[in-house]
Amino acid sequence: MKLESVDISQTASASAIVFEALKRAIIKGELKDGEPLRQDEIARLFNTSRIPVREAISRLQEQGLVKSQRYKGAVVAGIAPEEVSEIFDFRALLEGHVIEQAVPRMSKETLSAARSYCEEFVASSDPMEWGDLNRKFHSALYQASGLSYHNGVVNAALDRVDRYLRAQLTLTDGMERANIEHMGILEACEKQDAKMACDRTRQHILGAKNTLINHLKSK
Amino acid sequence: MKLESVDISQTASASAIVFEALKRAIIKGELKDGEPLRQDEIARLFNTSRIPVREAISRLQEQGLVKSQRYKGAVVAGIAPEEVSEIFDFRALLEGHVIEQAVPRMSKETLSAARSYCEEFVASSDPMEWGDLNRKFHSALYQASGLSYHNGVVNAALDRVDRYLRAQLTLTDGMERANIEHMGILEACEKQDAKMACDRTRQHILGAKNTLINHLKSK
DNA sequence: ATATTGCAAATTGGATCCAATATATAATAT
DNA sequence: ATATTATATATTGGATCCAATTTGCAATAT
Repeated sequence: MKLESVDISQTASASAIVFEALKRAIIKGELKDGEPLRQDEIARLFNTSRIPVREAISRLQEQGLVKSQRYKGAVVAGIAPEEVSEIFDFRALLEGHVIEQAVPRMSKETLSAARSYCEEFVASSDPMEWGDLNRKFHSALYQASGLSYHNGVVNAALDRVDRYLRAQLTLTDGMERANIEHMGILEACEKQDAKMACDRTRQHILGAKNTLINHLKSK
Repeated sequence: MKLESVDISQTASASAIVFEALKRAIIKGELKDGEPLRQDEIARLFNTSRIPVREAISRLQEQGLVKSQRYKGAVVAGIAPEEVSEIFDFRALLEGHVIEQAVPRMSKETLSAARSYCEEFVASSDPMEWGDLNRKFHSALYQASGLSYHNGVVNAALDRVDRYLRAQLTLTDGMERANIEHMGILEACEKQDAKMACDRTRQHILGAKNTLINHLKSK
């Protein structure tokens, strides 16, 4: 008799665990810009040696999320306002293109999933959750494009600015405006109007960029 | 008396050296798709221990240039024809945008530098050099945009397909066509016609994609 | 002959140790 | 008191060692 081959939970390597945890902490903004990442301290936190920690830091550096100097260690990478601005422009270009490709490939399930993220988004009162749901909403739509490389790059760009985006959502009318614009994008998708979805996505991103830049300048 | 603080040749870390060397070897195609990267072997080659090698491999993995499996090691990441196709589409979108932004910011020096790369390109008979000069030509023009994040992403995408691009250049009329199209792009830049530079760049990339895909399918 | 089992070698992941460098602190000179 | 030097501590980079896992190969059974 032959048994079905079961994937016994391939427990991830320590370095992968540390990497994911640090990445999440940086993206969410729990680790502040410029905050040093002490290998020893992190190793103790995860009950490992410094080796997996160093591999994790190497990978984070490659993603641009931390900056290291030889013998001085790694710190959470800050980001200049001009770079924030450039990354939002980049996102506008790319995400517009991706959603345009995605629209003709969206299933009913995709659209209803996006809609429910949208509803959770307005229902939620936890600012930390807004960022996640915002991202899930967009990501659900983008996935339909089938463009895995494009989506990978989109996610990498988002990782770099996610914490600022979250901050932007908490500004006065950030949530409200985001929700209106999400509905507009969703509507375009449901109408199968790819060009409109593209334009609205770009406006959504460029609008967020402007309020964010103004906010950064004002202090 | 106070001496000027001199930056004594900050010799790079071993892991950085190994990383750069492996990256170059993969990009140039010296390491073939699927070829395993043995930590021990590489460590001996560079007279180091396996630790820096592992950090280098971690970083390469993050860039998508190698794929690792726990306890099985890392291999040079192959790439499916569909992914090649997607990356060329991605490049067309992005590089078109970048050169469009770059055109109004191009100095005389930029243009003459690009022109000389172009001339070296036609003069060279070494297929390996073609790839380098091709890349230097485009890069020189893109740099003028000042869009460092965009350019970083462009380079990462190029790194993934560089070896296939080189192969494409060596095809029958690859060189000849590339040169004609380069001249066309350069002409558009010199005429300060940003839209034309954008369109020609996109056609250049999509044309290369088509010949490459046909070539991949034919065998 | 083919498939299965049981080692032995090879290879990777991680821990511990040492060397190189940076940072903080105390001692000294002006 | 301030600035400079010397010293101690902390931290990172890398080497070596051990454990976990895979892979290759021989022995065995059918």
